[in-house]
Amino acid sequence: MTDNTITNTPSEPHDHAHCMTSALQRARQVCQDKQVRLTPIREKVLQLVWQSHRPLGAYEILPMLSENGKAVAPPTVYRALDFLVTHGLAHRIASLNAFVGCSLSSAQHGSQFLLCRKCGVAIELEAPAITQAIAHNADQHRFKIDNESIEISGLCQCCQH
Amino acid sequence: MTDNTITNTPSEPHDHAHCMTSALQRARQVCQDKQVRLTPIREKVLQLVWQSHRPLGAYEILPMLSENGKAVAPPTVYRALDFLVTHGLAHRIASLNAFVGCSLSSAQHGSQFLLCRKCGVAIELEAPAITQAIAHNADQHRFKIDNESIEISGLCQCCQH
DNA sequence: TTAAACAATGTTATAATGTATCAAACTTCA
DNA sequence: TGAAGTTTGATACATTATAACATTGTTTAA
Repeated sequence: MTDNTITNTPSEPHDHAHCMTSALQRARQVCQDKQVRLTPIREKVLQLVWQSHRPLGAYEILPMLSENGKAVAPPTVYRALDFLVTHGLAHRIASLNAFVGCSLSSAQHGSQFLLCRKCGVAIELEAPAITQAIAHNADQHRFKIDNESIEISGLCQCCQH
Repeated sequence: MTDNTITNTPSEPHDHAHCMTSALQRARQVCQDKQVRLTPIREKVLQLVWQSHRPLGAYEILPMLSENGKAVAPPTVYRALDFLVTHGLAHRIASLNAFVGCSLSSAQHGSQFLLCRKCGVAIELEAPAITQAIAHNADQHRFKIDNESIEISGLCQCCQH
């Protein structure tokens, strides 16, 4: 694995193959720790959502899963995606009906994304200041947070010109 | 209009009929200012998404629109909803595939919601601190924000017991 | 080591959500 | 009026997601 081509104009150039393989290793570790199984299908789906910086729809992933021309049915993909999301290895981007690999190592965290409407890149944030501001507002309403989802659409640096 | 029954356990009791009628009046004003038409269908849909504090799916609204038993087709609802969202009179809650009336008077603003997973209530926030924290993070990535969408799911005050 | 229990996947069918397209009706304005 | 633009009606279809049950694979414990 030496291909470090940047296919989806991520906001900052980097060795994508490397960050993907390390994400896979992390995923294996997480699953081992949690005593859950990263089966071949689940690992393949994780690779696919990681390969692209752009969130992928379930029906985009579907044909990529069919080896030797044999088709795969929707529930197969959705089950794998559910697994990955449940265990914090991927995120669902509701505004796009799509999924993207989670790039953060911190165990449990909300979902904070900058989404470029031109190139499609999804930039995951890890911003305690945002989380805190939200927590503070929720407190004022005596609201108990389960899950936060922040989806900011706009233009990434590359696409502003 | 004297019915102030609270149907969907909003986080804080209030005269809902009153806040709805004032929202309708505001909507009429906004449309007048913008030189766009708040047609009967659009107004009816706005009423419906306002009537409930709970976001409504397009297909829930659909049958409510059919007067005298005559059915209404999906595009009719979606077009009305698009209109309302475009002009800041309603919001789409992507994580629920649903729509809710906008309760804020400030002209243009992002979408910030606390969503109770038990009773379904949607509490709209107007929190500059959140917006600022996001803007700051976006700046760091040289990302130009078009639109912010914050959907926090959890339990409202009423549903925590 | 085997069979019982559980977990994961295959398969088929269908539900739920959303849009394209073109025709008809309604509004506006010269 | 009548022509242009906007809104709605109507039909068909595309996209996204899940239910239900059969089959296969894995683990566990007798």
